[in-house]
Amino acid sequence: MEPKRRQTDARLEIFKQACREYGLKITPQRVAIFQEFHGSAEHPSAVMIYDKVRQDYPHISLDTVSRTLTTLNKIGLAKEVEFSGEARRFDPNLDRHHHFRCIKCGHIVDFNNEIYDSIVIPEELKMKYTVLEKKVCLEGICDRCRAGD
Amino acid sequence: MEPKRRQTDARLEIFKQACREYGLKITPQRVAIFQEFHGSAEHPSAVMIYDKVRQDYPHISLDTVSRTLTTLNKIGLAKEVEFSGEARRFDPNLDRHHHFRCIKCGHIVDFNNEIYDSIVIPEELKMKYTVLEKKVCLEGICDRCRAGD
DNA sequence: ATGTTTGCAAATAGTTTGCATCCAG
DNA sequence: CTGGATGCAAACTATTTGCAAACAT
Repeated sequence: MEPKRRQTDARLEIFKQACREYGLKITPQRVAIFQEFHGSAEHPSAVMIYDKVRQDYPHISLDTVSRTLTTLNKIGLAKEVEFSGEARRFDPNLDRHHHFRCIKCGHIVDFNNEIYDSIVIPEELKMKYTVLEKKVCLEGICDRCRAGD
Repeated sequence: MEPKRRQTDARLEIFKQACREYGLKITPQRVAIFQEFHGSAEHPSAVMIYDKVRQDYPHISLDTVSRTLTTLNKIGLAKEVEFSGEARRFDPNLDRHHHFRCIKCGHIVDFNNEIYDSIVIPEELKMKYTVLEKKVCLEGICDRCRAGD
């Protein structure tokens, strides 16, 4: 019995199937990147994946990793971490509020919501971490970008 | 009656008071940056502020803006937008989940919570925006960083 | 007077683009 | 075979650091 490998293979099969659907070629680099990415418990950046994959594929380039992660994001097998990859931005609003971010134009809208304000931090998290900030993050398409389509 | 200016001045006074408390000098550049920043409805990056302040202070440098925003963040008059300023990162976990991020080491932890899963998007937001993703974002200090102090 | 802050320049880091070569289908 | 993918180099963007000069206190 090899449950771990079996599961990995199942995921890999999903990836390969997705490639076929989207007309993407199944290259050794893509397979290696996907395996490394999918097995990661962190939320890796291109460089993190690059450093690991390079151990097996010394000739792989960082752009290939970068492009592949972008591709995985496009075909729905990866989700870009909210706000990462953008320039540092600062919020002058110090009151409790929440964020909606447009994935097209990057615009961030503050909004208030009493129900969101009152959500409680789970006990098991409180034990392990010091939580300094809580906020609901919504993402989608803003009115202006929706109109511009 | 000048309600708008009066309010601006009140905020400026808070800033000046904070500078005195923290032993920071009140320079024309800092005042200009603070005014521009505080009046901004966006969530500006250093470059955005730079471009505006430069209209009045052509000699100001981008680093000064960058450093001042970092300073404002430190003394609690600005809040860095979660995850911004970091390299693009990707999440292999496609299931619904939420994020805790350590502000010291940048580590992102996934966690599940049924109550968080069931939060509802307010009607007025649904009307205006197409919401594709919702997630609770917590920030603080993780167990490892807390132990390392 | 003096110690912080500023502005410039250089260094660093991450991402993107163009292009010739390579290879999966 | 052929079009998409790769790897390299260069361009770009954002940020950080060192340092001499400037200036707030």
